[in-house]
Amino acid sequence: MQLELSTFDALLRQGGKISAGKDSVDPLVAVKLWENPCWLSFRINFLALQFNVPIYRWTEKEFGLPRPEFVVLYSLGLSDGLTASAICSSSGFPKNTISRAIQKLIDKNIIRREVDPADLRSFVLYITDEGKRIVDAAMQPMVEREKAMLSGLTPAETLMLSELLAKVVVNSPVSPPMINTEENEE
Amino acid sequence: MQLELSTFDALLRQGGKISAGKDSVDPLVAVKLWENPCWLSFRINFLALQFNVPIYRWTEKEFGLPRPEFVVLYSLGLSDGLTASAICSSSGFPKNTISRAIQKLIDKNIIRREVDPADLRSFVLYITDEGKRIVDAAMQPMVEREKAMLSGLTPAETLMLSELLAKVVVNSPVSPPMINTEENEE
DNA sequence: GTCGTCAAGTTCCATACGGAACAAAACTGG
DNA sequence: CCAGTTTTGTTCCGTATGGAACTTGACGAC
Repeated sequence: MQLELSTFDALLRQGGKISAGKDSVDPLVAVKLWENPCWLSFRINFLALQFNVPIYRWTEKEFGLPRPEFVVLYSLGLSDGLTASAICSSSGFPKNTISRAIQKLIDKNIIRREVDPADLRSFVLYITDEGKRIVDAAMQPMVEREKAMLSGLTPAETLMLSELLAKVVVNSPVSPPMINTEENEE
Repeated sequence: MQLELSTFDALLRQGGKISAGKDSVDPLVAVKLWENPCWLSFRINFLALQFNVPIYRWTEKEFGLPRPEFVVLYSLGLSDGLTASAICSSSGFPKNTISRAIQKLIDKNIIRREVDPADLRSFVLYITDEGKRIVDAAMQPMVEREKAMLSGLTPAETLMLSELLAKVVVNSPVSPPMINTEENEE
């Protein structure tokens, strides 16, 4: 591995190592945390799974809504009157997956759609009362799951984390600037 | 939505709002960032996709390795001589998915496996020279993708983020403490 | 106008995914 | 030692997934 490892990169990877009692951490998790050039992606992915797996298993069992359907519903709960494509671009799901989810939700009477008079191709989606009920019921457990995950941080640290993550989201080059090492084929 | 919104919770959600020029942010992304009770999961999931989608599309095209296979390979690159179950628990993939990935990698001669003489059920996995070559080739683009995502942060902020995320990973209740609201059924 | 391009959604289809059942080996404890 | 339980990994199988092709409407140019 002929990567040049600056001392700062090494420092970055080690972030948080000292404060953690080395016990109680799965050994491979420890390696992926602290001896991993891609420290960011591991941490992010690990936490994403930590949240998603229990939550979407629960929404499925509790409301019969698998992940894509719940994502659509949740989006409308935050901002009613969206289009399918808006949900796609903010959630990262491909449009056919979102399209199917929308149809299922309509069948279940959880959302409803109207043609956009300004653009006959697209539909505007609205949450129904039933949909609102579900979002409300789901919100509390989800928030509590987040709180549990953050239970190791002080309020000040939590705030700092919130700010830093938001900054990365806003600043992160949208529309994947794709890795172009060799794109001259086909 | 009868959630009690303490001023601190509200503050948390707003994290990073001021510093971002409101322009250049997709409107629904802005809502999900700053008017979202589940601010953590959105940010984490968004960033995970931001990393994963381009990277795994690339590993697939460049090396013919889809995500689960690459995860196995990468894990062995960090720490040779693992078992399948260790990879499962650190990556979050179910064991059948990992099992399949391992078999494909063996067929491709990218990893190799030996029975553990101490436990005849399990196999110890080793990366081959070909596997090392692939990991080395993949590392640089991955690291650069991370750097690009972090380009909006100062070095001090990056270090802070690294520390905070590690702390959450270490502290986050492992083995999903599942949401038990109503578990008395069946 | 109308032709070519682009954007929104849908449909098709091969494949990957993950839950559940399974086989085999290892602990556990009387 | 032998039932019972746990752990490791594999197999089965229905379903979800996402790439690609397609349809329909909007937009732009000339």
